[in-house]
Amino acid sequence: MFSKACKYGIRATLYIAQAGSLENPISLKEVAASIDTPPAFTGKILQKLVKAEIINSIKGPGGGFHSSRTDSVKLKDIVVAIDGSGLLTGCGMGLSECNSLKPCPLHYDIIKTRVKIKEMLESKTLNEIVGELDLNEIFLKR
Amino acid sequence: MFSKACKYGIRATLYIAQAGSLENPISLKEVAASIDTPPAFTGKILQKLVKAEIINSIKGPGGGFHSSRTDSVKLKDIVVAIDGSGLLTGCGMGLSECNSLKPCPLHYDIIKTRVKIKEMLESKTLNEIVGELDLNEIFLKR
DNA sequence: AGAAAAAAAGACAAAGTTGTCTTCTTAACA
DNA sequence: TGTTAAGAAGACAACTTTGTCTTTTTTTCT
Repeated sequence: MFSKACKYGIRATLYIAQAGSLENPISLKEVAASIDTPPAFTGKILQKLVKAEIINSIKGPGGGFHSSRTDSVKLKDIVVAIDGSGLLTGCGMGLSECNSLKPCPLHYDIIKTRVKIKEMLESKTLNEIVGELDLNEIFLKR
Repeated sequence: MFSKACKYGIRATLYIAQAGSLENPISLKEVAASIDTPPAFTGKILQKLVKAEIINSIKGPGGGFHSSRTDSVKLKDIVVAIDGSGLLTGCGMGLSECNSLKPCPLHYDIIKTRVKIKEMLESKTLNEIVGELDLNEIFLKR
Protein backbone atom coordinates (compact mmCIF):
# COMPACT_ATOMS: atom_id res chain seq x y z
CA MET A 1 0.00 0.00 0.00
CA PHE A 2 2.74 2.45 1.01
CA SER A 3 6.33 2.59 -0.25
CA LYS A 4 9.15 1.88 2.17
CA ALA A 5 10.04 5.57 2.19
CA CYS A 6 6.46 6.38 3.11
CA LYS A 7 6.39 3.85 5.95
CA TYR A 8 9.62 5.30 7.30
CA GLY A 9 8.13 8.78 6.95
CA ILE A 10 5.04 7.87 8.94
CA ARG A 11 7.10 6.31 11.72
CA ALA A 12 9.48 9.27 11.77
CA THR A 13 6.69 11.83 11.89
CA LEU A 14 4.89 10.03 14.70
CA TYR A 15 8.11 9.76 16.68
CA ILE A 16 8.92 13.43 16.17
CA ALA A 17 5.35 14.44 17.02
CA GLN A 18 5.52 12.42 20.22
CA ALA A 19 9.05 13.20 21.41
CA GLY A 20 9.97 16.54 19.85
CA SER A 21 9.20 20.16 20.60
CA LEU A 22 10.49 23.57 19.63
CA GLU A 23 12.59 23.65 22.80
CA ASN A 24 13.71 20.05 22.44
CA PRO A 25 14.05 19.15 18.76
CA ILE A 26 15.05 15.57 17.88
CA SER A 27 18.21 14.93 15.88
CA LEU A 28 18.16 12.82 12.73
CA LYS A 29 20.41 10.36 14.49
CA GLU A 30 17.94 9.89 17.33
CA VAL A 31 14.98 9.62 14.98
CA ALA A 32 16.62 6.92 12.86
CA ALA A 33 17.79 4.97 15.91
CA SER A 34 14.34 5.19 17.51
CA ILE A 35 12.41 3.95 14.50
CA ASP A 36 15.14 1.59 13.23
CA THR A 37 15.67 3.01 9.74
CA PRO A 38 18.82 3.85 7.72
CA PRO A 39 19.94 7.29 8.94
CA ALA A 40 20.95 8.89 5.63
CA PHE A 41 17.88 7.66 3.79
CA THR A 42 15.72 8.80 6.67
CA GLY A 43 17.33 12.21 6.33
CA LYS A 44 16.21 12.45 2.72
CA ILE A 45 12.67 11.61 3.71
CA LEU A 46 12.66 14.18 6.51
CA GLN A 47 13.80 16.80 3.99
CA LYS A 48 10.68 16.11 1.95
CA LEU A 49 8.49 16.35 5.03
CA VAL A 50 10.07 19.66 5.97
CA LYS A 51 9.42 21.04 2.48
CA ALA A 52 5.81 19.89 2.77
CA GLU A 53 5.66 21.74 6.12
CA ILE A 54 4.66 18.58 7.94
CA ILE A 55 7.61 18.87 10.30
CA ASN A 56 10.06 21.69 11.08
CA SER A 57 13.82 21.57 11.19
CA ILE A 58 16.28 23.59 13.20
CA LYS A 59 19.86 23.77 11.98
CA GLY A 60 23.05 24.14 13.95
CA PRO A 61 24.19 22.69 17.27
CA GLY A 62 21.29 21.49 19.38
CA GLY A 63 19.10 21.46 16.31
CA GLY A 64 16.85 18.74 14.99
CA PHE A 65 13.21 18.16 14.09
CA HIS A 66 9.87 18.87 15.70
CA SER A 67 6.36 19.48 14.45
CA SER A 68 4.44 22.68 15.04
CA ARG A 69 1.32 21.34 13.33
CA THR A 70 0.46 18.13 15.18
CA ASP A 71 -3.08 19.44 15.57
CA SER A 72 -3.70 19.68 11.83
CA VAL A 73 -1.39 17.20 10.06
CA LYS A 74 -3.03 13.92 9.05
CA LEU A 75 -1.61 10.71 7.64
CA LYS A 76 -2.83 11.68 4.20
CA ASP A 77 -0.48 14.68 4.21
CA ILE A 78 2.51 12.42 4.84
CA VAL A 79 1.46 9.83 2.26
CA VAL A 80 0.84 12.43 -0.44
CA ALA A 81 4.10 14.23 0.34
CA ILE A 82 6.16 11.06 -0.11
CA ASP A 83 4.24 8.71 -2.41
CA GLY A 84 2.17 11.26 -4.29
CA SER A 85 -1.56 10.96 -4.76
CA GLY A 86 -1.50 7.81 -6.91
CA LEU A 87 -3.09 5.71 -4.16
CA LEU A 88 -6.14 7.97 -4.11
CA THR A 89 -6.45 9.09 -7.74
CA GLY A 90 -6.12 7.70 -11.23
CA CYS A 91 -7.49 4.49 -12.72
CA GLY A 92 -6.88 1.40 -10.61
CA MET A 93 -6.12 -0.60 -13.75
CA GLY A 94 -3.83 2.04 -15.24
CA LEU A 95 -6.10 3.37 -17.99
CA SER A 96 -5.60 7.04 -18.81
CA GLU A 97 -9.15 7.85 -19.85
CA CYS A 98 -11.10 6.16 -17.10
CA ASN A 99 -13.88 8.19 -15.48
CA SER A 100 -17.55 7.90 -14.60
CA LEU A 101 -18.55 8.47 -18.24
CA LYS A 102 -16.26 5.71 -19.50
CA PRO A 103 -15.57 3.66 -16.39
CA CYS A 104 -13.17 0.75 -16.38
CA PRO A 105 -14.55 -2.57 -15.11
CA LEU A 106 -13.32 -1.84 -11.60
CA HIS A 107 -14.12 1.87 -11.50
CA TYR A 108 -16.91 1.98 -8.92
CA ASP A 109 -15.41 -0.70 -6.70
CA ILE A 110 -12.13 1.20 -6.65
CA ILE A 111 -13.91 4.44 -5.78
CA LYS A 112 -15.73 2.74 -2.91
CA THR A 113 -12.50 1.33 -1.58
CA ARG A 114 -10.73 4.67 -1.84
CA VAL A 115 -13.40 6.29 0.29
CA LYS A 116 -12.39 3.87 3.04
CA ILE A 117 -8.69 4.50 2.49
CA LYS A 118 -9.30 8.24 2.70
CA GLU A 119 -11.23 7.73 5.92
CA MET A 120 -8.24 5.89 7.36
CA LEU A 121 -5.85 8.65 6.28
CA GLU A 122 -8.00 11.64 7.21
CA SER A 123 -9.85 10.63 10.33
CA LYS A 124 -7.18 11.50 12.87
CA THR A 125 -4.60 14.22 13.43
CA LEU A 126 -1.08 13.44 14.59
CA ASN A 127 -2.10 14.59 18.06
CA GLU A 128 -4.99 12.14 18.13
CA ILE A 129 -2.82 9.26 16.93
CA VAL A 130 -0.05 10.03 19.39
CA GLY A 131 -2.58 10.52 22.18
CA GLU A 132 -3.68 6.91 21.83
CA LEU A 133 -0.19 5.54 22.30
CA ASP A 134 0.95 3.88 25.44
CA LEU A 135 4.21 5.71 25.82
CA ASN A 136 5.70 2.96 27.93
CA GLU A 137 5.61 0.54 25.00
CA ILE A 138 8.13 0.49 22.23
CA PHE A 139 5.84 1.03 19.29
CA LEU A 140 7.73 2.36 16.28
CA LYS A 141 10.70 0.01 16.29
CA ARG A 142 10.25 -3.72 16.29
CA MET B 1 -2.21 0.28 -4.89
CA PHE B 2 -1.19 -2.22 -7.59
CA SER B 3 2.13 -2.44 -9.44
CA LYS B 4 2.22 -1.75 -13.15
CA ALA B 5 2.72 -5.46 -13.81
CA CYS B 6 -0.38 -6.20 -11.76
CA LYS B 7 -2.48 -3.63 -13.61
CA TYR B 8 -1.36 -5.13 -16.91
CA GLY B 9 -2.16 -8.57 -15.55
CA ILE B 10 -5.68 -7.58 -14.57
CA ARG B 11 -6.36 -6.03 -17.97
CA ALA B 12 -4.87 -9.03 -19.78
CA THR B 13 -6.86 -11.52 -17.76
CA LEU B 14 -10.12 -9.67 -18.29
CA TYR B 15 -9.45 -9.43 -22.01
CA ILE B 16 -8.60 -13.11 -22.25
CA ALA B 17 -11.64 -14.05 -20.15
CA GLN B 18 -13.87 -11.99 -22.41
CA ALA B 19 -12.42 -12.84 -25.83
CA GLY B 20 -10.72 -16.20 -25.48
CA SER B 21 -11.88 -19.79 -25.35
CA LEU B 22 -10.38 -23.25 -25.64
CA GLU B 23 -11.33 -23.34 -29.33
CA ASN B 24 -10.23 -19.77 -29.96
CA PRO B 25 -7.25 -18.91 -27.77
CA ILE B 26 -5.85 -15.36 -27.95
CA SER B 27 -2.24 -14.81 -28.98
CA LEU B 28 0.12 -12.73 -26.86
CA LYS B 29 0.35 -10.29 -29.73
CA GLU B 30 -3.39 -9.73 -29.77
CA VAL B 31 -3.60 -9.44 -25.99
CA ALA B 32 -0.89 -6.80 -25.83
CA ALA B 33 -2.35 -4.83 -28.74
CA SER B 34 -5.83 -4.97 -27.23
CA ILE B 35 -4.85 -3.73 -23.79
CA ASP B 36 -2.04 -1.45 -25.00
CA THR B 37 0.87 -2.91 -23.06
CA PRO B 38 4.47 -3.83 -24.05
CA PRO B 39 4.23 -7.28 -25.68
CA ALA B 40 7.36 -8.91 -24.24
CA PHE B 41 6.71 -7.67 -20.72
CA THR B 42 3.09 -8.74 -21.01
CA GLY B 43 4.36 -12.19 -21.98
CA LYS B 44 6.29 -12.44 -18.74
CA ILE B 45 3.21 -11.53 -16.76
CA LEU B 46 1.08 -14.07 -18.60
CA GLN B 47 3.64 -16.74 -17.77
CA LYS B 48 3.11 -16.01 -14.07
CA LEU B 49 -0.64 -16.17 -14.49
CA VAL B 50 -0.35 -19.51 -16.28
CA LYS B 51 1.79 -20.90 -13.45
CA ALA B 52 -0.80 -19.68 -10.97
CA GLU B 53 -3.46 -21.49 -13.05
CA ILE B 54 -5.41 -18.29 -13.56
CA ILE B 55 -5.21 -18.61 -17.33
CA ASN B 56 -4.23 -21.47 -19.66
CA SER B 57 -1.80 -21.42 -22.54
CA ILE B 58 -1.69 -23.46 -25.73
CA LYS B 59 1.61 -23.68 -27.59
CA GLY B 60 2.23 -24.09 -31.30
CA PRO B 61 0.51 -22.62 -34.35
CA GLY B 62 -2.98 -21.36 -33.59
CA GLY B 63 -2.11 -21.35 -29.91
CA GLY B 64 -2.56 -18.60 -27.35
CA PHE B 65 -4.29 -17.95 -24.03
CA HIS B 66 -7.73 -18.59 -22.60
CA SER B 67 -9.15 -19.14 -19.14
CA SER B 68 -10.93 -22.27 -18.09
CA ARG B 69 -11.70 -20.89 -14.63
CA THR B 70 -13.59 -17.66 -15.23
CA ASP B 71 -16.26 -18.87 -12.85
CA SER B 72 -13.90 -19.19 -9.90
CA VAL B 73 -10.99 -16.76 -10.45
CA LYS B 74 -11.27 -13.46 -8.58
CA LEU B 75 -9.19 -10.30 -8.73
CA LYS B 76 -7.48 -11.28 -5.52
CA ASP B 77 -5.98 -14.32 -7.26
CA ILE B 78 -4.40 -12.12 -9.92
CA VAL B 79 -3.12 -9.54 -7.44
CA VAL B 80 -1.58 -12.16 -5.15
CA ALA B 81 -0.02 -14.02 -8.10
CA ILE B 82 1.74 -10.90 -9.36
CA ASP B 83 2.25 -8.55 -6.40
CA GLY B 84 2.22 -11.07 -3.59
CA SER B 85 0.09 -10.68 -0.48
CA GLY B 86 1.79 -7.55 0.86
CA LEU B 87 -1.25 -5.40 0.22
CA LEU B 88 -3.36 -7.58 2.48
CA THR B 89 -0.89 -8.71 5.14
CA GLY B 90 1.96 -7.36 7.22
CA CYS B 91 2.21 -4.15 9.20
CA GLY B 92 1.13 -1.07 7.31
CA MET B 93 3.99 0.91 8.81
CA GLY B 94 6.58 -1.78 8.11
CA LEU B 95 7.09 -3.08 11.66
CA SER B 96 7.98 -6.75 11.88
CA GLU B 97 6.37 -7.50 15.23
CA CYS B 98 3.05 -5.75 14.83
CA ASN B 99 -0.05 -7.69 15.85
CA SER B 100 -3.14 -7.34 17.99
CA LEU B 101 -1.10 -7.93 21.17
CA LYS B 102 1.41 -5.22 20.25
CA PRO B 103 -0.41 -3.17 17.65
CA CYS B 104 1.23 -0.28 15.83
CA PRO B 105 -0.57 3.06 15.98
CA LEU B 106 -2.37 2.34 12.72
CA HIS B 107 -3.05 -1.35 13.29
CA TYR B 108 -6.83 -1.37 13.66
CA ASP B 109 -7.45 1.27 11.03
CA ILE B 110 -5.33 -0.70 8.56
CA ILE B 111 -7.24 -3.89 9.36
CA LYS B 112 -10.56 -2.13 8.79
CA THR B 113 -9.37 -0.78 5.45
CA ARG B 114 -8.06 -4.15 4.36
CA VAL B 115 -11.46 -5.69 4.96
CA LYS B 116 -12.79 -3.27 2.34
CA ILE B 117 -9.93 -3.98 -0.05
CA LYS B 118 -10.57 -7.71 0.30
CA GLU B 119 -14.25 -7.13 -0.41
CA MET B 120 -13.32 -5.36 -3.62
CA LEU B 121 -10.96 -8.15 -4.66
CA GLU B 122 -13.14 -11.08 -3.64
CA SER B 123 -16.69 -10.01 -4.36
CA LYS B 124 -16.82 -10.91 -8.06
CA THR B 125 -15.57 -13.67 -10.33
CA LEU B 126 -14.08 -12.95 -13.74
CA ASN B 127 -17.38 -14.02 -15.28
CA GLU B 128 -19.29 -11.53 -13.19
CA ILE B 129 -16.90 -8.70 -14.03
CA VAL B 130 -16.90 -9.50 -17.73
CA GLY B 131 -20.67 -9.90 -17.71
CA GLU B 132 -21.06 -6.26 -16.66
CA LEU B 133 -19.06 -4.96 -19.58
CA ASP B 134 -20.61 -3.30 -22.55
CA LEU B 135 -18.75 -5.20 -25.22
CA ASN B 136 -19.24 -2.45 -27.76
CA GLU B 137 -17.09 -0.04 -25.75
CA ILE B 138 -13.35 -0.05 -25.75
CA PHE B 139 -12.73 -0.61 -22.09
CA LEU B 140 -9.27 -2.03 -21.49
CA LYS B 141 -7.21 0.25 -23.70
CA ARG B 142 -7.45 4.00 -23.39
C1' DA C 1 10.46 -35.36 -41.67
C1' DG C 2 10.72 -30.38 -42.23
C1' DA C 3 8.91 -25.70 -41.85
C1' DA C 4 6.44 -22.51 -39.39
C1' DA C 5 3.92 -20.50 -35.47
C1' DA C 6 3.29 -19.96 -31.03
C1' DA C 7 4.57 -19.76 -25.86
C1' DA C 8 8.62 -20.43 -22.49
C1' DA C 9 12.92 -19.27 -20.81
C1' DG C 10 16.98 -16.70 -20.20
C1' DA C 11 20.16 -12.87 -20.80
C1' DC C 12 20.34 -8.29 -20.99
C1' DA C 13 19.09 -2.99 -20.63
C1' DA C 14 16.64 1.06 -18.76
C1' DA C 15 14.37 3.31 -15.14
C1' DG C 16 12.91 3.86 -10.46
C1' DT C 17 13.57 3.07 -5.50
C1' DT C 18 16.41 2.45 -1.72
C1' DG C 19 20.54 3.49 0.53
C1' DT C 20 25.45 5.67 1.33
C1' DC C 21 28.96 9.08 1.35
C1' DT C 22 30.90 13.61 0.86
C1' DT C 23 30.49 18.47 0.75
C1' DC C 24 27.93 22.71 1.75
C1' DT C 25 25.24 25.76 4.68
C1' DT C 26 23.50 27.36 9.00
C1' DA C 27 23.73 28.46 13.74
C1' DA C 28 25.37 28.05 18.60
C1' DC C 29 28.95 28.89 21.62
C1' DA C 30 33.62 29.33 23.52
C1' DT D 1 36.01 34.98 15.21
C1' DG D 2 36.87 30.18 14.87
C1' DT D 3 35.21 25.59 16.00
C1' DT D 4 31.72 22.50 16.15
C1' DA D 5 27.22 20.40 15.63
C1' DA D 6 23.48 20.04 13.19
C1' DG D 7 20.43 19.72 8.72
C1' DA D 8 20.63 20.37 3.30
C1' DA D 9 22.18 19.06 -1.01
C1' DG D 10 24.39 16.44 -4.43
C1' DA D 11 26.88 12.54 -6.35
C1' DC D 12 27.03 7.95 -6.38
C1' DA D 13 25.99 2.66 -5.60
C1' DA D 14 22.89 -1.39 -4.96
C1' DC D 15 18.68 -3.40 -5.74
C1' DT D 16 14.05 -3.87 -7.76
C1' DT D 17 10.83 -3.18 -11.33
C1' DT D 18 9.97 -2.52 -15.97
C1' DG D 19 11.01 -3.57 -20.53
C1' DT D 20 13.62 -5.82 -24.75
C1' DC D 21 15.85 -9.29 -27.40
C1' DT D 22 17.40 -13.90 -28.51
C1' DT D 23 17.14 -18.77 -28.11
C1' DT D 24 14.62 -22.94 -26.93
C1' DT D 25 10.62 -25.86 -26.70
C1' DT D 26 6.25 -27.35 -28.21
C1' DT D 27 2.87 -28.14 -31.59
C1' DT D 28 0.56 -27.91 -36.10
C1' DC D 29 0.53 -28.49 -40.87
C1' DT D 30 2.39 -29.79 -45.28
